Amino acid sequence: MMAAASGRSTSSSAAAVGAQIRRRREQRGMSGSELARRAGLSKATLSQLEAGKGNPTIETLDALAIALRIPLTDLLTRDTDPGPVFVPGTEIAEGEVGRELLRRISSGHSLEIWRLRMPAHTDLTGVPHATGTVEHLLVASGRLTAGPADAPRLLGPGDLLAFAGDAPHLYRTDAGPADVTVVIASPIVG
Amino acid sequence: MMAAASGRSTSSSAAAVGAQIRRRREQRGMSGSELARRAGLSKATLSQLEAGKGNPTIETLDALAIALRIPLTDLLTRDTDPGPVFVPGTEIAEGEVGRELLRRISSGHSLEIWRLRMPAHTDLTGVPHATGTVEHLLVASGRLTAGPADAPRLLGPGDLLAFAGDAPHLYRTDAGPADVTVVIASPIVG
DNA sequence: TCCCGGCGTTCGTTATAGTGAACATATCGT
DNA sequence: ACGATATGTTCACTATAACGAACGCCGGGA
Repeated sequence: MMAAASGRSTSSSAAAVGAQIRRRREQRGMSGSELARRAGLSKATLSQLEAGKGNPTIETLDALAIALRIPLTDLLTRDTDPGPVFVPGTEIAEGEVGRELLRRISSGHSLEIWRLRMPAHTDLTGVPHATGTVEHLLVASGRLTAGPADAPRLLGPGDLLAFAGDAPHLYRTDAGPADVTVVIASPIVG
Repeated sequence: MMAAASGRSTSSSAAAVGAQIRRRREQRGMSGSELARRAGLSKATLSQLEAGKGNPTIETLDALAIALRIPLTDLLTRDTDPGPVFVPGTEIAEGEVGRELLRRISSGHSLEIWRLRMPAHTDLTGVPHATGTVEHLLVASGRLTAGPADAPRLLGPGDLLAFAGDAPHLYRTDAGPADVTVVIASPIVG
């Protein structure tokens, strides 16, 4: 399928996957032999994979993921290292609406973390986002009605609501204020 | 590696992957022949995979994901509900540690939303995640020291801290309890 | 009507992922 | 010091993933 000088082929993802396997294994203080044994693979296979040479099948990856007790997709994650980022909390005046974008990541796909603070008796409309976007509300304190415009829901402290962000949606407080964490995740556009 | 009556083997994940490929392909109104062409695979291979018989290598899956313009992991995940999801807040006993996974999605990013509640004078250690994983803390209430083990930081209400989740990290409360939203985002191999 | 161009499937064959054995080290307990 | 048992690597071999070529099927012209 692919050119190779000799022995195993080397694909771009293979190297990343190999590194990931080794990382996770060493994190658990597990030896390669032991992992191979637990996964029902040969030491040789694991050695090749961790060396970045190879092209494992999903069966093999699945066996490894199970042996490592992690979801299969965790073996397919790749490196991008940001340093620590600190965003201090802000004070807002009584009765003000606070709509702050605290953090945005765009490594391929987009992830946004907002803090939304609403005083009592406030009505906000959410801008529809890209198709496939999922919006998550986690109520830090207070009480509000929120969600898709056609099916909103009353939320209290600790409640989490996830809904499609590509439809019109609303946030509304009644008697008291509310403090909400909003996480917006957008997949790639097809 | 695995018993098979004849022809291709059939693993549990293979069936799901096959279904996922077919679904994504049909979503785009693409014919099997065309997808095979774009991905640089033979029609035969694709046919086998979509039939749930088979055990593709990551190279093959990668080629398909690229041709379909979706992240590789989307082929390995069963459909995540786009419909509204509601997770009610929970009560925990005074002095208890609450560590709840509220939501996990795997479209584009692997994204996890946790709620972490800690009583006073508590010390927790975070399990290192995949390389490149970014962990976000948003303090709903209280005060705690958290972050990478070698550079923790004192956080108060409304503060947000983002740091690499692939290194050991800690959460520690002193005088009072804390309620924290934790968002864990992992990039994906593409 | 009969082609012709697509489609998806099923064959035999070929390339290669995974295996098991042998190997070189390293780390024990006696 | 010495075997005994761990580790990770390299090899030839085997099992099988992917291939190319055939097949039957369907819809659109001529």
